[in-house]
This record gives sequence, structure tokens and C-alpha cells, in this order.
Amino acid sequence: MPNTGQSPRDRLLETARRLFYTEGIHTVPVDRLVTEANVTRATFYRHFPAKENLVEAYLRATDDELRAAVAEALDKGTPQESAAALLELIGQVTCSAGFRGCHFINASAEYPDPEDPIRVAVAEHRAWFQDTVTRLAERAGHPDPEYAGRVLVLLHDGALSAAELDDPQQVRDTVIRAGRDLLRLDG
Amino acid sequence: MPNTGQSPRDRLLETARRLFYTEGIHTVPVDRLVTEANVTRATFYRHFPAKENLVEAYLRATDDELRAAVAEALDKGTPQESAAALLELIGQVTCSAGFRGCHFINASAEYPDPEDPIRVAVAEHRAWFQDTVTRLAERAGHPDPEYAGRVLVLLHDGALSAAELDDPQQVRDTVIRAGRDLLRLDG
DNA sequence: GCACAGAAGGAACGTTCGTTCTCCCTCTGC
DNA sequence: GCAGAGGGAGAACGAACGTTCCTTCTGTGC
Repeated sequence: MPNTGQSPRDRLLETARRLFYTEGIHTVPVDRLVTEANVTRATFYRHFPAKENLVEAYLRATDDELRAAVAEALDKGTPQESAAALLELIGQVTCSAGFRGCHFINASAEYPDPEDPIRVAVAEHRAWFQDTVTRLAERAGHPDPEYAGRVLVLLHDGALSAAELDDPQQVRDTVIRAGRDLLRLDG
Repeated sequence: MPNTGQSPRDRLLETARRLFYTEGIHTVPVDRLVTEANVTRATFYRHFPAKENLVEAYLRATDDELRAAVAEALDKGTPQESAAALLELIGQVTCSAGFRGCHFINASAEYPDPEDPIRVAVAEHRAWFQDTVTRLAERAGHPDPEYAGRVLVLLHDGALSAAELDDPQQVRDTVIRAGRDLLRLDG
């Protein structure tokens, strides 16, 4: 029996993260969530007023994890080493087992309304990443960090999309090489 | 009253394209499709055994349109002019009214199973685009056309994802500039 | 020891979904 | 003129959905 360690709320969040990511949001019914989280319906609705609230909580929890992982990667010596570490992290993510694209892009595909709280969470995540890579490009000495930051975002979004649909290893190599080229990390 | 010109099948396809793209696939019920296509349920199921078949037909029709649009853009003079025209086309698409990301990436978010006929249609579309841009990079004289083709795919995927979630105009400028840089179209 | 909050277990609600069915009308080919 | 295919209109199906409710149990603080 899985999912008996943490609190019911944590089990719900962890199950939501796994099921929403691997199977899509609208396709996963509340039944599956409560069953696989070893939680009852009553407990579900005690913690989350509606399924949508769990979706938003799942995205925000994922956002937190990604920010922590990126912060750790960027906590290297020189800006060049930080940039290389970030590219490695991206490549590692795209090649990880069970990879299914970007949590936020996938969620946006299912929630078209930009005013939806779920889309707001997506926008906040993207604004953070955009800002992070732009400042990284600036520290790495790129002559046009705004442009370089936007290209890094495009490469990142593209890698997350393509790694699910094409060959992840090749996508990994491509995004790392393109990022290194852009930031002139090889000389 | 819209959608009364073409055949019921064409009206269904056109309506499916519009609704699936702008609102998502699982969120659009058969009711909406038949109502907005001015078609009865019986007619719907006479042409498509199930909703899934309409989804696949919608993707294949979109694939056909994109291939035609790209072929027209590439039908220019020099390889450099063709490449510039393709980049312009991408920028134009990402800034068009009602843009909602990539039809195929969005559909994949809702259909996780790679064996699903819908995912097969997505894979075929992507293989075509990958091949197209690789041959374009080769004709444009890039020293490593395989690599350049993969970067163009990443930039393309990234642009389609980012243009919906961020500022389309900036995404447009960025992808065009990055593509021109990659293929050295500016000198 | 007891009150009370939180969780389990499970039935039940009303709605909506995809799909099927019946009936009737209107063309078109022969 | 008629047969048959294709489409319109709408009722109806069972299943699945999100949500609510009721009852019972278990822990913890006072």
C-alpha cells in the first residue's frame, strides 16, 4: 500500500503531481486521486474546496521545487559554471524517467483562460524563470542579456516539449550545445 | 447562422479545429461540436465512429494545412531567402489573432499514451518538420545541418509555447533573430 | 475520562458525458 | 416513380463525473 507516510494533504499533493503530470488533468477523476492517495472523498474536500484548487496547489508546489533545484544549480562558482550547471540540469530533467514535458505548458493546454488561477500560477512561474535566465546571461557577460534570456527561455520551452515527443537524448545534447553556443561557454 | 456552406463533414472538421484549439479537447463536449457545426448527433457519428476519430482527423487536417503553408514559404529563391521566409511565417503564426500554442503539443498534453493514434499523428507531423528544417539548414550551407535542424525545432517549439504564455511580439522578434543568427542570414 | 477535530468508509446526489436509437424529410440515380 | 443514402430533430441510454452527506473510528489536549 503506497502513500501512507505523510499527511493526507501531502499524499494528495504527491498523488496529484504524479497523476496530473503523467496522465493529464481533466482525464484524472477525483476517484483516482483519493484512491491512490489513500484518502477519502471527505478528506479531499476538507483540504481543497474543489478539484481546481488541488490543480493550482500542485502547480505551485512544483514551482517551488523547480525554483529550489535551479537555485542549487546556480549556486556554483563563476557565472559560466552556473550557466553550465543550469544547462546540465535542463538536460537531466528532459532525460529523466517518466518525463512528460513541462508541467506548466501542459496545464496551460488544458486551461485556455488566461484569467484562470491556474494560468496565473503558470505566468508567475514563467516570469520567475525568464528573470532568472536573463540575470544569468547578464552575469555571464552576454552583450545583450535580454535577448539571450529570451532565447534561453525558447530553448528551454522547446526542449521540454520536444524531449517528450522526440528523442530525449538528442534533445538534451542539442539544448546544452545551443545554450553553450549562445553564452559562449566554450572559449 | 454560421457554418452552412460546406458539407456536414467539413463543418464538423472546421468547428473541431476551432473549438479543440481554443478551448482544449477534453473540455469540448460533442454537444458543442454538433451545435456549432449545425449538424445532428446522428450525422456526427455517421462520419466519425467516435469523438477520438474527429480529434485525429482534426490533427491530420491541420498537418496538411501547415505543410502547404511551409511549402509555400520555402518556395522562394535562394535557400537563405527560403529560410528567412520560414522564420517570418513562424513569427506571423505566433502573433496571429487567437493564437493558442501548437496544436500538436497541446493535443499531446491531453493524450499521454504514445501508442494512441492521436500521438502517432503528432509524431508524423514532427518528423516531417524536423526533416524539412534539417534539409533547409543543409541547403543554407550550415556546417552541421543535423544540429541546426534540431535547434530550429527547439526554437520553433519554444516559440509556439512561449507566444501563448508570454508576449507574442517579443517571442516573434526573438525566434526570428535567433534563427537568423543560427543560419548566419545576416552576413 | 472526555470532548472534539480530523480522517476513514461508503452511499448518494444531480449533472454531464459519449453514444445509440427512432422517426421523418429530402435529395439523387436509375 | 421509387429505392436508398444522407441529413435533421430529438429522446434516451448507461457510465462517469464532481460534489455532498452521513456514520463510525481514532487520536490528542485539557
